[in-house]
Amino acid sequence: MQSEPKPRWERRKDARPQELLAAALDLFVDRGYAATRLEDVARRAGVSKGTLYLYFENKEELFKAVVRENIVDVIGKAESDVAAAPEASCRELLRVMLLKWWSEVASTRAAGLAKLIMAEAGNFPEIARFYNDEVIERGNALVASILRRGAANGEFVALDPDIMTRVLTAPVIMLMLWSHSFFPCDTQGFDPEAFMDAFLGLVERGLRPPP
Amino acid sequence: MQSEPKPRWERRKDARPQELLAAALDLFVDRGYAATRLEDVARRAGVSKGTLYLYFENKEELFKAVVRENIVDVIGKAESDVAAAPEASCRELLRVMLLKWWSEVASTRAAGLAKLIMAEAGNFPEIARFYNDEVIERGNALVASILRRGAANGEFVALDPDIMTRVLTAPVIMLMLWSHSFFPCDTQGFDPEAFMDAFLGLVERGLRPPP
Amino acid sequence: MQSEPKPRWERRKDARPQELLAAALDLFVDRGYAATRLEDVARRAGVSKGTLYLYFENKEELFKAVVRENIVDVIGKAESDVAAAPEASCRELLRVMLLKWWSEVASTRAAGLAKLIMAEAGNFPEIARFYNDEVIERGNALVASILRRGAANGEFVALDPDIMTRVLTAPVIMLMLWSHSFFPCDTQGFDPEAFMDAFLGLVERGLRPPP
Amino acid sequence: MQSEPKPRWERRKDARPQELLAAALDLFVDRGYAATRLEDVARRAGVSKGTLYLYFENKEELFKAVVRENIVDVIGKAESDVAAAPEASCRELLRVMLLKWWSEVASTRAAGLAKLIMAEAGNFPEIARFYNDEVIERGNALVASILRRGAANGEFVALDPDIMTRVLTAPVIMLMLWSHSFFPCDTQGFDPEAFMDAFLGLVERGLRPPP
DNA sequence: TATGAATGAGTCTTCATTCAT
DNA sequence: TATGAATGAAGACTCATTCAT
Repeated sequence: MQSEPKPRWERRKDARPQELLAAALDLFVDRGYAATRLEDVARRAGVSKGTLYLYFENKEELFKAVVRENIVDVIGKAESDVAAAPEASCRELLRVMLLKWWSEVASTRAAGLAKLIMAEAGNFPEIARFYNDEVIERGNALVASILRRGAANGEFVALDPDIMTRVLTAPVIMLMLWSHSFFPCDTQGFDPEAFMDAFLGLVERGLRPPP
Repeated sequence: MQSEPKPRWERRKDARPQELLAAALDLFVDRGYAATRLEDVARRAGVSKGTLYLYFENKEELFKAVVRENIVDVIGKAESDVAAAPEASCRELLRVMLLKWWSEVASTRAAGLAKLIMAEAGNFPEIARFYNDEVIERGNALVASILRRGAANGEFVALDPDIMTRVLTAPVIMLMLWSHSFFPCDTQGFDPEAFMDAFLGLVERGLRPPP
Repeated sequence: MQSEPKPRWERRKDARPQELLAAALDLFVDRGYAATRLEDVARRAGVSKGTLYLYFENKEELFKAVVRENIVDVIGKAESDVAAAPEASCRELLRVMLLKWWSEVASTRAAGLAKLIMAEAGNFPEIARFYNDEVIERGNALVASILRRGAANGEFVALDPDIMTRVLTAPVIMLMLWSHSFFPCDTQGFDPEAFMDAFLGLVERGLRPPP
Repeated sequence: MQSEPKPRWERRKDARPQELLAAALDLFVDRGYAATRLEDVARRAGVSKGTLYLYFENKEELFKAVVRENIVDVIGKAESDVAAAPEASCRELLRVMLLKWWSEVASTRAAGLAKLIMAEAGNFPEIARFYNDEVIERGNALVASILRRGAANGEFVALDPDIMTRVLTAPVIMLMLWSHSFFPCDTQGFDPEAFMDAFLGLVERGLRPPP
């Protein structure tokens, strides 16, 4: 008469937030921030609308969590890596960091968030502020710190580190936009991997001081 | 003593469409398609919501008109120019066309439409179709036709014209995205004009057949 | 240099109201009161929306004018006829009146107004009031007066004239509805003329006192 | 001392559709299709505008549901009854069916839908199509099938069954119109029940073959 | 925790009416 | 007279968020 107690693995409560974040990333990237309906996010994660609100306060917090999960954490790890290796080669550090960014962000579904931010940040000031503070500023600061360290120890030519940061990051950002644009250029005759390779070569050569 | 009674509205038939298109361009570029409220467009043009509907059937048609006015017409002119000069230097034709695109589209407010399309075309299929047919296809066809003509008369090296079309247009499209992105890269340490100059030099040299 | 003065017959100002009333009748009957757009009425009459307002104060007055033109005037004529023939045969009077109603109202486009009133009078109280006062009350009063006169002079059996008025008018009203209903009954196997004939026969026999 | 806090809303999932359909029927019948505001329907059912959209996709679907609930289901039941009694007396079958139609549709609030359809079907083609397919065609087919069966087994005189279907249904339809018209004829001196009785007698005698 | 019913502010679109020309 | 540009109130529909269960 007694109903079977549900096996504990049937409902993976711990996995819920991850499932929701994954669903949210997909939809935010495909449709943009405003056009993504929370009900769709919930449905894609296999839960009800109300459940979503148990884990995330509102749409904005859900979006921030997606950004944290997919971008901010990568930056955090990179910050730790850089801080943990005060003696490492800056050239190598920079190369590894850009490659990591590529492999863990820019080449993944999360790259689509760049498109979203570019298009909609203006309409959602709090999101713009968050993204600027947590991604752009922190990312730029990290790159600039390596450039400064490299200039100080003679590994890099001495260029304005803030300007150079922009020069180094812009192509990768563009690559992120590219990979999610609806323009044919990203589907024909364009190989992001090759682009990335060429870019890394450029960085390597371009920052090396003359012998 | 009596103040002029301010007319509730003013008749400006001929100027209205242009004023509305200008207001719409501004708001579409700033906020995106979905987030632009027609009432705001009307107010910015100094008219009421209803007036807008006298000139444009609905939001979609307003947007199409904005694209026509600011982009399609430029392509149309370019098509005429090319057709009108069957004997012209293809190298010169290409240079002039890219410069015109830059000066009349990419360097203007209309550049922001690229961002909008990239972000929202997926949500508005009819707009995607329209933009693809009227801008992307026509623009690509025009560039490809010049490349073919130039290859035929020996002005250009013989490369796949469709691939080359993508290569030539992609940087300009990126420039359009760049100039309306919220990333600081477009406001600091980046000079679109210089970029454009460098790009034109590249095109000139890159397409010239070896002597 | 002087422009030709327009020939006076070119713009038939006097005909305008009639043209507008005809257009309005058509549209009111086809679409109903609320769904008829004044701009369509004006266009069908070949004038602009503003012009319509020169002749009719507003939509309601236009509708009233249509009813007056097509129904009230017929009733007015009938009232005069009855008043002008105080010695006439009531039987004949009644027959002629019903036939006139048939030929001048019920068999014409104006019959559609009955459908409109039935469906929409509840939404437009002023129109309901007007129609009731000008058509229903006056029409009923006229019929009842003949019945009373006929009962008084022995032409008709003595029945409650108000009840009999309903009995006599209801079938004709139904006929009006019928002829504008979308039900197939009016297009197949139903002949309004035959119905009318049968009905008149019934009236003739039904009201004749036993010998 | 403290008053019960009144809940902003009450959960009544199962009852909601019926409440909404009842409210919608009332308003559609009173005001017509176009003039009925969904917000009013919702308010009359004691819920908000948004709630209505949880149960019905849009105005058109709400209307179809009202028709299904109040008319189509009655026809469906009748179809089953006829199919379930292949040996039954057709005379009885017909009488019962017309009585049922009267008691379950024509004498109820739903009768007002006939008026609505007659007046507005022309403005809403999809609704016209639906009503024609689901009510008129099915209803006529059912009556005609009984007439055919009755003619085949000698219960009825052999008349064109499609024509006779119109003749039999028209009076009932008219009765439906009548009962919701604003004309005084339906409120004074007219007894629909008596009309129905008389009509059934007519049918009984009119279809009986001569002995 | 989980559900999903309920809410209501917000946006596009229509159209009767006004009025400068 | 005649025009048609301009207005603004009104209604269908969407969706982030709340909350009783």
